[in-house]
Amino acid sequence: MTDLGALVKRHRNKAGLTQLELANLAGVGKTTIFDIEKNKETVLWSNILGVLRVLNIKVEFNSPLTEKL
Amino acid sequence: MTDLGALVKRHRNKAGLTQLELANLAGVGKTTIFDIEKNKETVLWSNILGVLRVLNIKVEFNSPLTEKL
DNA sequence: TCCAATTTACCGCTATAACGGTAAAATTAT
DNA sequence: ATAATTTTACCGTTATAGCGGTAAATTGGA
Repeated sequence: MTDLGALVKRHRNKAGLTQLELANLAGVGKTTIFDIEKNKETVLWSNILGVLRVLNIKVEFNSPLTEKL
Repeated sequence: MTDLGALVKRHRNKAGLTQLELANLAGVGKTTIFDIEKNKETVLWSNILGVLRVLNIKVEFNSPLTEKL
């Protein structure tokens, strides 16, 4: 998986949002945005999902087993 | 994104693991596996990553912006 | 059917993530 | 260069996720 922190930061900048603005839109604290962009993994999945939703980023899971469907 | 809970369960079964065994392999508690398979989003990202690593599942993030790279 | 294994559910306790406040770096604009 | 904005960092408090123990449901096999 590619660097999620950088991905979020790039999308946030493209959208012209500050960390604080994104935090408010996603319904999380500013610290959480900072942590996500710094690739801290001790973050709630729900908070990541909230951020990805605002930035219109989709998540996909893949494996050898997944292919056969 | 497709139902992560079902995905984990399917992979776990294919690997012949019980929830408890997967929990131990992933270094999380049994409750966490249960929660993930029940699609509870109040789970730590680090714990999800641990489980996905054991099951050899990759994560991918996509967006309109991602395409252009 | 009956038994064993597994899953689901609930419970305290503990550990720690989330949060907002603050302030110091760093970045950007004027 | 300096002012304004933004990011980084740290902190104390609060909320809650994680955990193992236990027990009840559920599943699967003999």
